[in-house]
Formats: sequence, C-alpha cells, structure tokens
Amino acid sequence: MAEEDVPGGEARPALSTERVLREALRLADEEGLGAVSMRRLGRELGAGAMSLYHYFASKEELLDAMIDVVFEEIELPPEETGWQSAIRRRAVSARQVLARHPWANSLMESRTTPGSANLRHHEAVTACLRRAGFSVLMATHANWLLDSYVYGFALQEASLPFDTVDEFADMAEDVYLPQLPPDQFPYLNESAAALIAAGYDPAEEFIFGLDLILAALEPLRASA
Amino acid sequence: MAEEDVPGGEARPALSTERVLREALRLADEEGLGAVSMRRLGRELGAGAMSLYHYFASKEELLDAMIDVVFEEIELPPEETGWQSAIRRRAVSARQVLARHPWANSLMESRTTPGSANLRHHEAVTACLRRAGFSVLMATHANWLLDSYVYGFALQEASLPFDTVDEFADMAEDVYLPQLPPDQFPYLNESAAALIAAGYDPAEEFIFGLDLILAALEPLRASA
DNA sequence: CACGTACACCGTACGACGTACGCCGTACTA
DNA sequence: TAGTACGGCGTACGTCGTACGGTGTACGTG
Repeated sequence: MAEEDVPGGEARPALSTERVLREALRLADEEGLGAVSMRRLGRELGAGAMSLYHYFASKEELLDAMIDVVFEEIELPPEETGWQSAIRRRAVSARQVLARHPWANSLMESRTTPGSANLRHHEAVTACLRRAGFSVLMATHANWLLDSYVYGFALQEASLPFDTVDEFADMAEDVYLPQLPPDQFPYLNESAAALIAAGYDPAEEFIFGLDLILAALEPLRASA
Repeated sequence: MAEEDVPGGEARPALSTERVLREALRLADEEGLGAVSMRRLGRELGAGAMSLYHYFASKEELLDAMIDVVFEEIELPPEETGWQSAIRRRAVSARQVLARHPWANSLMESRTTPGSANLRHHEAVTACLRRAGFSVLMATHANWLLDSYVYGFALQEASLPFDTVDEFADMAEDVYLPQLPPDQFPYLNESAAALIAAGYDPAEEFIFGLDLILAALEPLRASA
C-alpha cells in the first residue's frame, strides 16, 4: 500500500533505509538502546514492525549500520598539521562522539566485521602515522594503544552516573564518600576528599592520558 | 519443598546464592551472556525460573554479582615489588580475566555502582601509586589511564574473531586482505601484508602499550 | 501431640521481544 | 487486460523478565 497523496491524509512520508536508520539513532540517543525494538521503531515511523525488514535483513544488520553512522561522525585526522595534533583531534572527536552515543560502546564488542567508516578511520590514522615516520609495526602498536585508550575511556565515562561537574561534586560528597570508610579504603577516601576539595573535573581527564601517550610515542618515530 | 534425602532420588543439591552464581558464570563463559536467562538458569539447576528470585531480587542483581566475581579473579598488585611491576602484574591479570570472560566487558558499561571487589582493586592500586610517590591528582590520572587502556584493549580483543596466532594468520590472509584493496586502503593493505609476513601475534600487543604507559608515568612521581 | 508460622520453591500469566510466513493493494510493463 | 514486482502488514511461534499467588516441608511453641 503505497502512500498516495491524499489531500486530507496524514501524508506520512514513505519508509526508506535512511529514515529507519535515523529514527533508530534518535531512539537510541534519547531513550537508550533498550528502546530500539522493531515494534517500537515501526510505531515511531507510523508503520508495522515487519515493514522494517524490507530495509534491513535483521536487527543485527540495523545495529551494524547504526554503529557505522557513529563512526562517520568522528573527525578524520587532518592532513595539514603535525602528527600529534592530527591524532589528538581525532581522539578528542572520537571521545565526544562516543559520549554523545553511549550505547555505541556496548555494541562494538559484538560486531566482528568492521564497517566502512571504521575502515576509513583506520586507514587515515595509519596513513598519518606512517607519514610521520612510524614503521608498520610501530603504527600498529600506536593504533592499538590509542584506540584502546579512547574506547576504554568512553566505556568508563559512560558508566559514570553524572554529566556535569556540579552533579559530580554533589554525588561525590553525598554518595561516593559515605561508601568509602577511611578504615577500609584509606587511600580512596583521601583521594575522594582531596579531589572534591580541589574542584576536580573528570571531563578534563581525557586529555591528560592522551597527551601522555602521544608524547611517549614521539621518540618511537624512525625520523625523530 | 525441601530436597529430602530420598535414597533412590536424584538428590539434586539445594539451591543457594553461591550455586546460582556459579552456574550463571559457567553458562556465560561457555555459551555467552545471551544464554543466561532465568528460565535456562533454573533448568540447568534442576529448578524453576522463579526459584532464583529467592537469591537475587532481579536479573540485574545477578549480573552485578557476576561482574564482582570477575573482578575478584583479578590479581591485586603485589606489595613487595616496585610500583611498575606491581601495576603491570595487575594489568596483565585483568586483561587475562577479561579475555576469559568476554561478556564482562559489555556489562561494565551499564553498572553504575561499583561492586566491592572493584572498590578493593581501586584502593590497592591507588595505595601502590601513592606509596610510590604519586600525588593524589597524579594517581587519579594514572588510574583513569591504566583502566582505560586495559578495558579498551579487552573490548577490542573481544571483538576479534579468532583466538590463536594460526587462526589469525589464516583469517588475515583469506578475509582481511581481500577487504583492503590497495587503491582504497593503501596503508592498511601494506600493514596487513607486512604483519602477516612477519608472523605478527596480536596476543603480544598488550604489553607494548602497557609498558609505554608505565614508563611515561615514571617521571611524574614526586620522589622520582 | 496439634498448631501456627516461616521458608524454599514453583505454576501460571502478562506484556514485551525478534522474526518466519503468507497475504494484500498498488503500479508498472507487455 | 493480464502479469508481475514491490512495499507494506497481520498473525503466530517461541523466547524473555517477572508479578502474583499458591503449596509443601520444617520447626518453634502450646
């Protein structure tokens, strides 16, 4: 039943791979991955659940497509700058994107075949490193190291129950500290108290490790 | 209906928190997290699904308990060695454990409240770092960095579709290389070919990044 | 001994889920 | 006008977590 242009009708736009994908992303972002069910997705699009199977052979395939869209949002390393700032930009962008789509973290584990956007990124990063003088092996090491850090950071960040510094300060004082009695966790207690007092902001944490890694990689270039 | 000691009976041992938990871990390890359903778990224990709710208030609670068992398996940093080798041992152990229980990666994201084993680890690592001369802030940085690397590495490792070097060599040549045409992915193609030729083993990858991070942290100790 | 209570366990039912299967209008081609 | 392809959907099956209300056994108390 095609959607005819009935003058008084609701004129729901026709389904399409694009539209299904966009709606799935919106749902995941706003209500979490759990809200993305075929029935719900269909309802949201004014269609039946089974209609979606004309555009994606299975839910798995839909999830793969969603992941690849996320990777497309990540900035490629710019070519005109030095290798460190290029890689830094990409890493910072990746973290931002993964923080915006926390559900993507949990999906990455189960996807075995990398999507095309993922491949493009690996190619661009490898190109950047190789041109900077890293050997094939060293570039591979750097890739693993950088990606591990970015994904791991995003994973930890996603499990934090707060979004802003103020929320963190509140939670830390009211929830975390009481869970850390000084006799049982002297060091954690000390750390928590000191960090709260100093106005610690976990959002700035990412750049520390990233720059440490970049600096440590620098002397490993052949042309350094 | 308690399990009486009927001589000819099947004499199924009584349920217990411990037994339920063990069985859930076995199922997750052997058949993946998807196999862990209350019905299946009950059947596996010779009981009904609802019986499990006497030991865990919900499936969420069971999953939390499973995660904490995984963290218990991780070696604490030994106290008698230098900070680097102590932290290295813990990191290597963590990676091994997470590789043994790949399902744990995907769970960590959604758990907001850390389990007791998790807390014990953070305390021990922080203690090790503080005693080595790191400031509170620096120890926090190091904690984030190290954990990000370990979790991120485990996450990437879990999505690799092979387990041994030989499997990798086979897959790389038959599956990966064909996906990387030289005109589209010149650098990735070069890397893949070179790594295969050199007998690259991804299992050794972990220690490279770990030692790089440890070495880069060394000069940040106050008493260095 | 009888009786009440607590505990461990379970059967059934409800509303979700992914998706196999087959049907039905519409639109276009011959 | 008949045939065919396509987009879309209704129904049904087997799964899931779990709320609710049982039922039997064990044990403390009279």
